[in-house]
Amino acid sequence: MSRRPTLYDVAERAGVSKSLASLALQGSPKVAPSSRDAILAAADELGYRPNRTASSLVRQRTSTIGVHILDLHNPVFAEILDGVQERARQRGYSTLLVTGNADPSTERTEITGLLESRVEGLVLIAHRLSDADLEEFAREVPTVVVTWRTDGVPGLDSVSGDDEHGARLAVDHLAALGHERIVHVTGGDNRIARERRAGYEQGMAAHGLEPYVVDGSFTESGGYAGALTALDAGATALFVANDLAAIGALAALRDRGLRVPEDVALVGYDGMRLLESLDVTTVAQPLAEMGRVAADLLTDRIAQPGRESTYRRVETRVVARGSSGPRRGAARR
Amino acid sequence: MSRRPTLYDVAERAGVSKSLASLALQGSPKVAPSSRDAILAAADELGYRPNRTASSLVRQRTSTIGVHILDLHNPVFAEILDGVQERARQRGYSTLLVTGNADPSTERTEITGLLESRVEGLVLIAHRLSDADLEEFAREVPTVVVTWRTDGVPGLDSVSGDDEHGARLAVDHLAALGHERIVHVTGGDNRIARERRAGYEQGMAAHGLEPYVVDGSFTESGGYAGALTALDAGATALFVANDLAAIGALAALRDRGLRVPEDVALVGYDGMRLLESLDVTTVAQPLAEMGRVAADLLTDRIAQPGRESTYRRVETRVVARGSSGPRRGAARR
DNA sequence: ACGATTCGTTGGAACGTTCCAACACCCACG
DNA sequence: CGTGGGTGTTGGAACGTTCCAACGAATCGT
Repeated sequence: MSRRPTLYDVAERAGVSKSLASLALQGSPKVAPSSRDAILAAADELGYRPNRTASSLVRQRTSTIGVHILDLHNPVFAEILDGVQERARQRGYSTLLVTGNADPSTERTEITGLLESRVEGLVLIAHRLSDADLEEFAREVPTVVVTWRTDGVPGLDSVSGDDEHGARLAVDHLAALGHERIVHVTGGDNRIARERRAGYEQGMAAHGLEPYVVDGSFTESGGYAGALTALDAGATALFVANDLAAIGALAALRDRGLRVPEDVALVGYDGMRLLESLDVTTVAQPLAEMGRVAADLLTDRIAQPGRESTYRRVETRVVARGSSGPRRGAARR
Repeated sequence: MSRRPTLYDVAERAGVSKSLASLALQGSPKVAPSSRDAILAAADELGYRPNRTASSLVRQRTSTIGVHILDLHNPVFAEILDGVQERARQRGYSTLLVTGNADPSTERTEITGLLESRVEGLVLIAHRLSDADLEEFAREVPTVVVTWRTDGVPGLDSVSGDDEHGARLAVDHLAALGHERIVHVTGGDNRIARERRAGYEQGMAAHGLEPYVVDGSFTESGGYAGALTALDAGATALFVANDLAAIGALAALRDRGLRVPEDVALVGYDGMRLLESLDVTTVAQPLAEMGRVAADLLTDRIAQPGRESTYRRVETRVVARGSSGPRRGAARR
C-alpha cells in the first residue's frame, strides 16, 4: 500500500483509538505518557503527516492568509511581501501568494481562487480592482490594502505612506540644492502616480517654481523614455515617480553622456534597497515595515471582525544620496 | 445567519438536491437547462463560493504546488518564480509560496508545512536542505530543484544552466577584449559559487592567464567588499559571481572613482533584467524559462510519477553590454 | 404494448480530521 | 464500603464537498 498514512493507521499501529492519536499529536496533556510515546513513535515510523485540508475543514479555519502582489518584478513589492510573510508566520499563518500580472481580470479570478481556498484574510500589495470588486471581497473576508489609502469600505484597512507629502519632500530637497528646472517624470495614469504628481506640483508652487511634467510609467522603460523627454526640455533635476523608473532614467542619463549629479540630479521614489548601491536619492518608505503593519492589521481584524476600518500611515522621508548634491564617493575620498 | 452558504443552501434555494447542484456548478452536461439556470441563479444570489478544502479532501487532490524560494530579495528568483507561476496557472495549479530566508531549519519547517497542505509537487528555487531532507521530501512528493543539477535522487528532477561553462564564457569574453588581470569575486562557499569559480579557473588556465580569486558572497555587500579587495590587487576586469554582487561591485568602482569600462571592466552572472538598464554585461540564463521548465517537469511528473529522474539544462550565454568593451552610450552617439 | 435505453435526478458514502459527550477505571475521601 | 472525582480513553458526529449506484420518468424500437 502506497497510500499516505492517516490518523487511523497511526492509531492502529500504536494500539489506540484515532481520537487519542489526534490528541497526542496535538500535544494534549491529557494523554498518558506511555500512549503518547507509542503514538509518536508510530507516527514517525509511518512517516505520518497530518492532513491540513481535513483539519481545516472540521476546524472551520485554514490559518492561511491570501496575498495578492501586483508585480513580482518590482523589488519594492517583494520587500513589502517579505514583511507580510515574516509577521504572518509569527502569528501562525501561512500565506498563499498570487499575482494578477497587473491585469484586472486575472487579478479578479486569482483572488476569487484565494477565497475558494478559504483564506482567512487578504493582503493586497497594490491592485487594479474596481471599487465594486474590492468591496465585494472585503465584505467576504478581512482585507488590507497596502500602498494606498482606502477609506469608507467596511471590513477593509489600509497602509501607505503619504505620497503627496513625499513628493513635496523630493521637491524641497532639490530646491534646497538650488535646482529650479526640476522636471517630474510621472508614473502614468493611476492613483499613486497622480498623488505624487500633485505633491510635486504643490511643492513647485510653494517654491515659486514652474512645474514641468512629462509622461512616464512605473517601469524602467517608462523612466527611460520620460527622462529623455525631460532632458530635451532642459531639466537640471529629475524627480522620477518610482525607483524602478529612476533606474531607467539613470540609463537615459548615461546614454546621453550626462553625469549625475554634476549635470543632472536624480531623485526616485519608494526606497528600494538596490538604490543604495546605485547611490540614487529616493523618497523612502519603510517597505518591510509596511508589510508587517499590513499583516498586523489583518490578523487583528481576523480576531475582531467588527472593528472599524483603520488606516495606518507610515513615515516617508528623503534619503539623500550621491545622485543629488555632492557625490558621495568624491566626498569620501 | 452570516454563515457562508454551502452547497446545501444553494440546492435548497434552487429546489434541487445537493448532488445536482454540485453537478451543475461543475458544468456537467447532464443537468437540465432549467435546473442549471435555477442553480446558477441561486448560487449567485447567495454569493456562494465552493469550498476548496472540502473539495480537495474528497477528490484527493489539491491542484496546488508548493514553491520554496531561497530569497525573495534577489530579483533573479522572482523572475524564476514568475515563470513557475505562469505555467502552473496554465496547467490548472495554484501555487503556495514559502521562504526559508536562507535558513536551513526554517526552510525545513516551511516545506513540511507545504506537505501538510498536501501540495501535489514541490519546486525549490534554490535551497539549503541537507541531502537527507531533500530525499525525504522527494520521496513523498514530486520535486524539482531549480538552479542546480541534482542527480540520483528518485522522484526528483532539476533545471539549471551550466555554471562552469557560463563562467568560462565570461572569462573568454573578457580575455577577447584583451584583459589579463581578470579577478573573480566569488559567491561564497556554496555549490553554485564553487562551480562558477571552477569555470573561471579553467577559463583562465585555457587562456594562459593566472587566476586571482577574492572572497565575496551572493549579495550586494559581498560584491562591494570583494571588488575593493580585487581592485587593491590591481584588477583591470572583475568577474563577479552574481548580478546582485555585481551591483555592489559597481558601487565599489564608483566609490573609488573608477570608470567602467575604461578603467575596469565588469561582468556579472545570472541575467537579471535590471542589469540591462545598468548596462552591465552578464552571463545570462533564461530565468522565466527556467521557471516554466520547472513547472512543466513537475506537472509531468505528477501525471506520471514513475518517470525516471531527469535534468534539464538551459542555455547560458554572455550578454555583452557597456560594462565590458566600448561604452554603449558613447558608441551610439 | 412492452422491455430497453436514455435522461435527469437523488441519497448515501467517503475523504481525514477535530471535538464532544460518555465511559471505564482507579484512588481518595468520608 | 459506597460515592465522588479525577484521569485516560473512546465512538460518533460533523465539516462541505464529489462521486457512485440507483432511481423514476420519458422516449425509443420492434
